[in-house]
Amino acid sequence: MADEIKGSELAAGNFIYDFITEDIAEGGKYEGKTVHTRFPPEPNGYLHIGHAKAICVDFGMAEKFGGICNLRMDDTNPTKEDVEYVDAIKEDISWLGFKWDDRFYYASDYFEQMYEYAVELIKKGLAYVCELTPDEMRANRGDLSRPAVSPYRDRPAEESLDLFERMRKGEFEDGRMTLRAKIDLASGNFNMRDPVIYRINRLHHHRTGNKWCIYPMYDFAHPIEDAIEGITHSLCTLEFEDHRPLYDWVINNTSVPAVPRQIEFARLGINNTVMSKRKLRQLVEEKYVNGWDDPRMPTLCGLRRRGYTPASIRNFCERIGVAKTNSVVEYSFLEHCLREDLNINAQRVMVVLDPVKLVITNYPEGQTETFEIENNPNKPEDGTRTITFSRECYIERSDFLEEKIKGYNRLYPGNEVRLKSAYIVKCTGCRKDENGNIIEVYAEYDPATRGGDTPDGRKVRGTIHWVDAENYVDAEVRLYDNLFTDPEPDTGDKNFLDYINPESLITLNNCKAERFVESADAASRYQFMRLGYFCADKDSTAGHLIFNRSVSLKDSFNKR
RNA sequence: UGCGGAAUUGUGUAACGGUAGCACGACAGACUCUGACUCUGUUUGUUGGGGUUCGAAUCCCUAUUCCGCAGCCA
Repeated sequence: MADEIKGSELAAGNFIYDFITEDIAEGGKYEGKTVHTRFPPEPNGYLHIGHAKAICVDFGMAEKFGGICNLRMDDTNPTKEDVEYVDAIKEDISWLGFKWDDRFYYASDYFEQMYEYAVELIKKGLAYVCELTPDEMRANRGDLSRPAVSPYRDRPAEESLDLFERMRKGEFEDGRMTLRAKIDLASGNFNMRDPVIYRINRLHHHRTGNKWCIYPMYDFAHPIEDAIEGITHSLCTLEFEDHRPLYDWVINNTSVPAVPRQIEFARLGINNTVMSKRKLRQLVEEKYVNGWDDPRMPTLCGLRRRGYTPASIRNFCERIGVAKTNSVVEYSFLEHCLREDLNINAQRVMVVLDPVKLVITNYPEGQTETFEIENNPNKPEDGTRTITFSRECYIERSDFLEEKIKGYNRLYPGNEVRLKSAYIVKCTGCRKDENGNIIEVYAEYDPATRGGDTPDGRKVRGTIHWVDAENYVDAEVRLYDNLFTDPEPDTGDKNFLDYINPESLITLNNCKAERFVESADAASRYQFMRLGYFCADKDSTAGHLIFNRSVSLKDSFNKR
């Protein structure tokens, strides 16, 4: 049933799907071509969940049409770029499960061709070398009602050709001059006011080294990159809508070998977090979090460490849809997608986070017995495991109350609960220390209820998890919450740092886990029964187990 | 003030002139050896105003609100 619903959602298109369908139907430019897209990150930072949406759109759209998608590093500005990011980006995309096969490219591989296309523009009288300084150019850009000005606009092509060649040779210092496309200084679209397409910048490039001292601008480079690779549909986010006329201008005024079509869609917003590279970097550098892969970060490496699965993220991206409306998706929807996956696939275990000892006073001292418990009720093929039970066990402090409150059906004097898979026990009281803290809870078990069954058919409302006090392993458990207390910490005049959630990480050091989790590896996903889904942290070792709570279980009793 | 976009329930997204649907959330109930899962049900929506039409979320006019753009960033 769930599959049917999902299937129909997947079959549903979106406006991009419709555009591509129309393009194919019309023939012409796209006649006989396979749909070919690309994902073009700039290698200057780590990918986040917003990129995951773009990746799913780029790779997913190609897939839907039986086409292909390239992975391309858009490395036209060496300022912030680094190989460190190239590897991280590839790892994240692979992790999500997308394959670019042998189609991995760098924009910098096309620098020579781009240079030639620039020369072509100059020869056609469509580009010129401009000697305005950055300050002058800003001053001459005009405004909403006044056009821009450049005194170099009518420079003869031969002169520009000569200067451009000398720019490349390194005869001029950084910023001394630029190559500009000659389009329309009066355009209402500032991108068309003779945009700079080459700048001089003596920077070491992570791939081309010091070979170049001039670098093409995005607006000039991107359409050429797309055309060279035979991209049919260049999908990008909304802020490039204003750039499309320039994209098309470059395609139409150079002899590039293809005519790709740029289509824009809304970027992903999620509440209670921030998504901009700058802000994420700030969180890391100013130590608000412990690195790019801190489990509270919306980065893909952070989500991965948190315990998110590729399937859950892809499903999320598929289900939020693609449109042109700026939107903010609720974080709880991402969590829903994770629970949906883990509910089916995670093994159930018992772990007590905040332990208090429960003593079964009528159970023989020194006696131990075993129970078979299924690893995952949703997956019988995952088998069973053996757990031990003895006179003392740990239970959750919150599972005992000295006096019943309304709706509470766990342990309180006189009440019966089921110790999951073991016995029905009846609470008889507790013992406190001199400060009034409860240090032991007492109960008597009903030997007739072995395995947790009630042969007499009586109903026991509460079932609680427990861990044998004679047979357990200690663990550290990290609980995570929203990084920000405000749903939209970075809108308007707000400073997102003012809304950091001081309780976004809670570390519990005294957790008692059944020994089954000792063997947890990075790929293991568990449901700690009644608590949530957890995974072993990358720093977890056999001697010091560390678990991250990926997401809690829904709780209709303790509504927060 | 110029240019380019967008407005459908709390959130996201469909409906392409013909019953406003789906998912998440919320609420209520059933079930339950996880207060989970699952199942059932309920609530809430076409930005405003005109017009065309037998019929408008959809077409036209108009108003309003929101988003993006004046880097030698991408």
